[in-house]
Amino acid sequence: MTNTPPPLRPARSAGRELKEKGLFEAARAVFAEEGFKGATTAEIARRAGVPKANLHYYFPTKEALYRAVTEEILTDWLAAASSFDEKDDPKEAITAYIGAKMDLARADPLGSRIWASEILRGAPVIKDFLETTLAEWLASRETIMRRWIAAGKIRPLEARYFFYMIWATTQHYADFEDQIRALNGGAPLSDEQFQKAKAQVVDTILHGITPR
Amino acid sequence: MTNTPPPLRPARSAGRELKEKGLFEAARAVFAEEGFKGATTAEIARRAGVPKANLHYYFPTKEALYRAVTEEILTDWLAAASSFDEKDDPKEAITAYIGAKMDLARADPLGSRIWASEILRGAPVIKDFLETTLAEWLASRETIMRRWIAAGKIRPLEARYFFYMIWATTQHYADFEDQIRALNGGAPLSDEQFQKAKAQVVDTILHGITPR
DNA sequence: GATGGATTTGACCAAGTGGTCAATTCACGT
DNA sequence: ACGTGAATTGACCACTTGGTCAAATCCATC
Repeated sequence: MTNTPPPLRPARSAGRELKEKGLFEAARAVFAEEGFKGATTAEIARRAGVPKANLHYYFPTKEALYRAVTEEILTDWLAAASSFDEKDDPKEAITAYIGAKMDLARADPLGSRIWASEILRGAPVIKDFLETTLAEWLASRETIMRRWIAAGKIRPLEARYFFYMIWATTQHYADFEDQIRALNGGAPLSDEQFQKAKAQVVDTILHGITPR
Repeated sequence: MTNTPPPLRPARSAGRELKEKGLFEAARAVFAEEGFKGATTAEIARRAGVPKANLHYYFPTKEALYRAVTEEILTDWLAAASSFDEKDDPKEAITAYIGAKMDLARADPLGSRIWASEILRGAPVIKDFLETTLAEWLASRETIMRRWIAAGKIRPLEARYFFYMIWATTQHYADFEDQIRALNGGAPLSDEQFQKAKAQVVDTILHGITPR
């Protein structure tokens, strides 16, 4: 119960999983703020409220911890992506997808930032995911989009660049949150502002690809 | 002329400015790849082909070097931003602006990545720029956009979120270049692909905000 | 070719870094 | 109460970090 110099969490008590979770969450925060190289195991341990040696009991290396964090992010990404497939109508599918991506950026900005930071440093850990799973996801949705284009439901376009626009715009609300805050008088977007932004993103993109 | 273990550049010869420039460019590359904290002065010096102690002769600290690099990026950003003001017609102004931002992302991806990395770590160095210069730029363009909306030239929207979409999308081509490459069969976008992407971004956004 | 400031650089340092380890404490079935 | 494996942790280590410094070298001017 004694508080060693500056531990931010109590996090002391029950089973292995709880402590592991504490380290995991602390790691997410530090990796998001500092990047893989900038993050230190000492800082992660400090935030989790455990001695550094204890961190290495649960995660043998910094990279193992980082890989665990990364894995979860890819899972979340795919979960959001699945919302694209729930409807056959382009308007509905795209609306649902953009909404899911915006909500993910709002609910888990750290995950988005870790992803961004990982890409910035050359994607050493997730390169394989990008080249296989993500590339396949994209290719198969390109097929769907081409069908919609052939059916005259959306304007002709290269589906890839369309998805880049969605990814960029939605993730921007997580990755550049600090910039957005600075441009919002120092305050983060309120829920109402965020909902408005979400609606406008959906609206602009839908109008952007709707024929006529 | 002897090559010490692994210096990548000759970079030896003339005046102070040339050497300073070499260090500056090496620093841009390393900061872009590793972020501020991840970058090491040793690596920067190595790439510039000078001993580390010499780096500290030209730039007293790592942070001074970083600030110099950062300053230039803000200047470039503002230069591209000025293309928004060259025309009074929204279609022309926005087309020019998106084009300039896309070209900047293509010509100087490092600058864009350093900016992104700076925001990700909380923008300690450019926060002031964001809160003053950038906020003013945005506010005054919001006024212009509102005028266009009132004149029925573009659909009603919150100008801020519109600009976020432009920034996010254009900078994505620099910041996520490695991801784009992975999704492009391992090869970076060719000039033709990039021109097509640029045209589509302009096209989609213009359609997205044009009335009717 | 002597002078003196600008420049270059190897050697060095204190502070951190990721990771190890042996000694301790804990939880719990007997 | 006791034994045993899981969990905890202070001390430690080899290595890297940003930065310093004094000795060397360069080079324009006289």
